[in-house]
Amino acid sequence: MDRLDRKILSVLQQDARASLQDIGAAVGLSPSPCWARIRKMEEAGVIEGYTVRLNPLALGLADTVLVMVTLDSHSDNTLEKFGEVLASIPEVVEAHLVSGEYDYLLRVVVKDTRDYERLLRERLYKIKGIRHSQSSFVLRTLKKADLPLGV
Amino acid sequence: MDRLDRKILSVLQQDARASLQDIGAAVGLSPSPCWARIRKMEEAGVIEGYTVRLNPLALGLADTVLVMVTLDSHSDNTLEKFGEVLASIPEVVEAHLVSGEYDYLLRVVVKDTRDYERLLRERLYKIKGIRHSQSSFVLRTLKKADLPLGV
DNA sequence: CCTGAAATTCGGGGGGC
DNA sequence: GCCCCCCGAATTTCAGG
Repeated sequence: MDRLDRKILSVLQQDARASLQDIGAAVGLSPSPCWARIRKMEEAGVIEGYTVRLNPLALGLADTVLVMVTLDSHSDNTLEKFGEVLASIPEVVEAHLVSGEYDYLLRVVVKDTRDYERLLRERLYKIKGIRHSQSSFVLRTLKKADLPLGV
Repeated sequence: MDRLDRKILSVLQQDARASLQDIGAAVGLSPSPCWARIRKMEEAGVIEGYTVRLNPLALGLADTVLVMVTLDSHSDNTLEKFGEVLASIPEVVEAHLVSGEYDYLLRVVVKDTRDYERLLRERLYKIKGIRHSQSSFVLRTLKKADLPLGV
């Protein structure tokens, strides 16, 4: 992991479909060593995979909600059960155990507020062990950047 | 945007490097129409681009912090200025204007807690107009899923 | 709108420097 | 460890159904 590797990753973050020639030109190498470096980073687990950046709005997913959750009990059992339920809800795209005033932060993506109300009522409120939850709608996204690689 | 399109997107979300043959096999089409559909979705802005999934830990980025920010004034000027400053801080990878008890939620990625302390002291606390901020460290990520496409 | 084949470009892997 | 070249495979185009 030297400067060139980070530079390659930086290019791939912006466009994972860039050809090895383009990447080589951007970092100052020929395609072959670029390919070798990328492969090594894939094997090392630095690169976990390749994905597509989708526009949620264009897909009819207009609302993103951040849900802060506090649990009643912090037993291993409760935590595990909670994780399993979250895994089964496709609209929950992220779930983090966090420090601070509440226990979890979820990111939920839905079609509209009615959709969210239904999810809340039929899925989240049914989960045993939730002491409190607070929903916060994303009104506008000011920034959505790649990981800081320092290149 | 029919069911086949969503199925193609679902495959691409999991692996954007899948060949058109593989995609075709997964959705029940030959490579050509898959390519045509993908191209159309790129032009329609449904597909915004392709990127790489990186392992932050393997890159020495061990800590993710969620920062909840409340501003003093809600004038257009303050909001715009705040957005500009955030744009200039690489460690701030996401910034959302949100509804609820606070105004903004930032996602900050740093090397370690010392790095975060420095960022807080040298950059965030220097921003005029912040009334209050509260940091919440991500202790564990339970789920990180693709957008729900319903296929 | 899909199939199938043709041309072109690119990924993937050697040997020499 | 990088550059250059080769081969197989992929993308992309375009006929026809």
